[in-house]
Amino acid sequence: MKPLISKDIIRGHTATIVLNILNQGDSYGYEIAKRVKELSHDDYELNEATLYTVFRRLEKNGDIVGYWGDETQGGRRKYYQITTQGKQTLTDNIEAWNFAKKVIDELILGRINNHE
Amino acid sequence: MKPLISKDIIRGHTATIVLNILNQGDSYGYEIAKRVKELSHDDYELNEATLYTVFRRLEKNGDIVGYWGDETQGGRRKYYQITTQGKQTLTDNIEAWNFAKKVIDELILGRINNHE
DNA sequence: TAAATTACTTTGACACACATAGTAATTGGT
DNA sequence: ACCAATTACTATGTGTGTCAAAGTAATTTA
Repeated sequence: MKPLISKDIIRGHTATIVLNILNQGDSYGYEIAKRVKELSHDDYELNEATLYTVFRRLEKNGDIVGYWGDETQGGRRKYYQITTQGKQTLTDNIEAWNFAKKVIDELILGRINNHE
Repeated sequence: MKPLISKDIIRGHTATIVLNILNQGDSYGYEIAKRVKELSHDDYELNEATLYTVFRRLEKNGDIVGYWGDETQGGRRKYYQITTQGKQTLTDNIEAWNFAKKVIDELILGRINNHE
């Protein structure tokens, strides 16, 4: 059986996931949620409440800016755009992730005798 | 500058780290803390309170068992031993980690994909 | 004999993800 | 035309793992 991604393991990555998607173009909540499901090949689904919490946190922090879509046709959609600062945050977070992967590997994958 | 490992990113891995070290032989808090520092090449230090919290959680869960060392000579030391169940938990957690790495990579190292 | 180190414990705070519930418009099937 | 499902966003409250801070106490070192 395929292991699940626990909330403790995903913690700290949701903002980066959202920033990465917005880095490829403006988008809104529902679309991002679907994109996450798709990108992960159905292995992960971003919880709605989490997603909107992330929006608020990122916007407050200046990493994204939100704007309402044209409401005259179709339902309301709140779009988000990544800022210059958000792009930097994304870069930093990716670097932190690659670093953390290396360290965690050293710590939980026993002793593999490789010195770089 | 070297990125740090945030508490949000390490979350969910400390138990696995401890289990992995105990899987190589019984040990106690202070020694494990030093081993973590050493294994990570000083890139990560397990907080004391976290470590002892992890002990309690793992013991309650049957993954480890504790016993007091010989106190007649030297200071008190509480040793922990990994159980058969703990070894299974370790295996499961490692599998979950390798799986999560793959999924998170897909989500945050998103190559520029064309959408259909 | 004072300082540093070893070694374990307790308490309380915080941040993030999440469950749950709610509002409201649009789309699809019959 | 109607009802269900889907789309889309918001608000509130909860749980848990990590951590800071402080405490206790023995041992080692200078």
